[in-house]
Amino acid sequence: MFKILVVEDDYIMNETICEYLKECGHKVESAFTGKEALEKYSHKIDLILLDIMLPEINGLEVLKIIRKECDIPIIMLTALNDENMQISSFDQLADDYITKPFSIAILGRRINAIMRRRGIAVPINVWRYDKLTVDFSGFSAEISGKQIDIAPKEILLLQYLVENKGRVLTRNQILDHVWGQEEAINDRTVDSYIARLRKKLVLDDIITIKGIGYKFEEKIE
Amino acid sequence: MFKILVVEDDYIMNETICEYLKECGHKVESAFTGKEALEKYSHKIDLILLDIMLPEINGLEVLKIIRKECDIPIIMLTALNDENMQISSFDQLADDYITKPFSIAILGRRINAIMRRRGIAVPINVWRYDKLTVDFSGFSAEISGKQIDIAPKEILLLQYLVENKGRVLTRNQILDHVWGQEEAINDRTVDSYIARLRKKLVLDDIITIKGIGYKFEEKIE
DNA sequence: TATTATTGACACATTTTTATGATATTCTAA
DNA sequence: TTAGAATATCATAAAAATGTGTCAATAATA
Repeated sequence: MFKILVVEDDYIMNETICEYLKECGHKVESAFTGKEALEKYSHKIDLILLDIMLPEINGLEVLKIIRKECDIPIIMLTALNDENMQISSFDQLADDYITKPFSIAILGRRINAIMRRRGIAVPINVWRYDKLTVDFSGFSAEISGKQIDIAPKEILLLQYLVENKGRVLTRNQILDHVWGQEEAINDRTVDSYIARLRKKLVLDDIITIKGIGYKFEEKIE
Repeated sequence: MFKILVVEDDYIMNETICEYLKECGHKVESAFTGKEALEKYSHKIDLILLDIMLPEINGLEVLKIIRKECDIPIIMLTALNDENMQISSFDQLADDYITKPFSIAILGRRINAIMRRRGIAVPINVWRYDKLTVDFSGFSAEISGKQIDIAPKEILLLQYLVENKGRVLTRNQILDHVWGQEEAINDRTVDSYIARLRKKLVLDDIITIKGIGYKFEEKIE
């Protein structure tokens, strides 16, 4: 269902959470330190469970760093003692926080609630994918560090697709979102832009669903 | 998904139910007394969960009053002790009743069941069934984790069947819904598509009702 | 102003889907 | 049990949808 990064230094705890999430049908990735979290974090991840007390870099720092890049859903895990920490300060950055010890079932519900609240479409500013890096807010893209030419409309289209990964978007949805409702644009124009994206980005991850529309689907693991 | 009015005087109970329903994607409205229920009830509500023991006007009265007006789906919540009450009397008026204490998950199933019985389709995005997983929003399907080829129309047809599981759909209903009213398509085309679904998905759960149409019926639990 | 980039549209090639009809099979009612 | 009707199945021609390269118009930029 979702791909979840579990950041928790206690081995048993980490294991337990991961097991449960797998049972729920999610894919999981473990990290035991803040540093590891930042390494393993990527836009393939849909949601992060982030402990506050971590070795090297603490959870609060990790939260701030990731938030600069994008708005991925993050749930903080706090021990009761941590409550002294300025919870209010990261409150605005995190989507939710759960106080340990917590019931494992609660976790599942909170995750679902948050993803739903987010409407599943996850806003992204900087997107890394294989050799590709796209800065949606800066309207720039590079492949293996080399800047490439890409037009604004192309970037907007890519962003819309990526933010709705896995979901098929009809040409009308795309036109409404990227071009705006008032414009009367030809359906087929979308096709042209899709072709340009595929060519420029060497992407075969934009899937065509004939008669319906297009979707972005992650192919690399 | 649906708009549900929760009528229950116990605050904690009311809250719990509402939270759960929200997580399921429904919109909820709370009422704590019979009077409040009648005030908040409107034709925008899709379904009512109605406790029997209520202050001011009891649930049974509320039920009767609402039934005079319309035939909205209503599920009664009864405590074990209430069973002495003439359940049979409101049996015909209510769609279902659930005895407290009940598992919160059961509630969701009952709701879906009733809405389905009433002919209201229950939207589904991702559908897991035995080894089969179908992503209706992504127009993709897999068996035991392996992606399989499936055409858009096939997915649409499957979705229609699954969202109306247990209910027989005529070929005309299917044509209207999947192909669209304006198209003049041969009846028999539906048969072909059904055959393909059965073959591709190794499904023997699509039942033929001779002379009428088809239905999807769950065989596994 | 000259030059370049972006944009939307179109035409033609290509691919996939899809509807259909012929035939085999199953069901049902008498 | 059997005739008659309804459905299952499959191959395939035809239709529909998309991929792709180019172009003229417009916008942006130097």
